[in-house]
Amino acid sequence: MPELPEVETIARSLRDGQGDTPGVVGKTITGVNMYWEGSVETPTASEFKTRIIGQTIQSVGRRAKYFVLTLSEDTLLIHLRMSGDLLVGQAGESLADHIRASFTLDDRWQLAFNNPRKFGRLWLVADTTEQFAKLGPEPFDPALTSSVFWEMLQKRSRQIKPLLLDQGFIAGMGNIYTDEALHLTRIHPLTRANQLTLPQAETLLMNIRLVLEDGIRHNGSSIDWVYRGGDHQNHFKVYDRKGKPCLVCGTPIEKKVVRQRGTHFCPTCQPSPKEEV
DNA sequence: CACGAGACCTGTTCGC
DNA sequence: TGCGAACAGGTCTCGT
Repeated sequence: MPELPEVETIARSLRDGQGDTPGVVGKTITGVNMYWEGSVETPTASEFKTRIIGQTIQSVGRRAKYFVLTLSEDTLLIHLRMSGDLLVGQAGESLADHIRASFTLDDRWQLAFNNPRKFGRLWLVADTTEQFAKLGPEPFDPALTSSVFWEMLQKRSRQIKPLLLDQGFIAGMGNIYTDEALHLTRIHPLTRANQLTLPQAETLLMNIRLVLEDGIRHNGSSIDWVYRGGDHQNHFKVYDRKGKPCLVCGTPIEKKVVRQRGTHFCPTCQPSPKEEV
């Protein structure tokens, strides 16, 4: 579930509240239930609990696919990885089937970390420099102009799809939005980054922003049991459309594995680069 | 530096 | 219907 648009959507709902559920900003963490201690990356689970209790949530933000909760003393970072979700409800309520940790807020509400596959992690740190050191630019950073982006691509010989998934190259892209952006731009996923032309780089950056904005506008994509709320899954043009006609040219969409990830593309709109096949 | 494979985990869906 | 295999939105580490 969680690529940039889903993380952004959840971050906004945590900030602004949703229906009868209030936002979490301004609330104080009055208790912690840790159901799976492996959730905590740093510090130790017991230190995490001791240190976080009593801190007030001052803001909720996002960097790459991390939630950034600024607390009175520390910063709480949350990464959902493949199957996580964050839910707010009344304290004591059972919000989902795989809650690994929950935070009581003002003795009355709770913020729950649901994480079926246990890949997601929590960090409580005084300073986020270490965690964020290797991240590439945010896709919406105005400093990321098309010429900067093209120069970044020119320096890399990797295949474009795995490169876009690399959070150190650009932050926030995941499997769905990468396939969508490449399809829109008519670039084959195995094309070498440094083979792209300047116009292609410009269009690719524009389309990366477009697919992410569309995802956010639809409140993210809901697939399987993990995340409900968004409906961007109804707007996919290639992802999860294997065998179905390309919406541009009608050719059946193909799916192949690239670096262990299911990769969808239109063989007509996105012709193979020369050396590959 | 680039790449493939394997790990980390659990739940759902697919194929026979 | 049943059962194992394959697959899933992410990222890290190791060996080549």
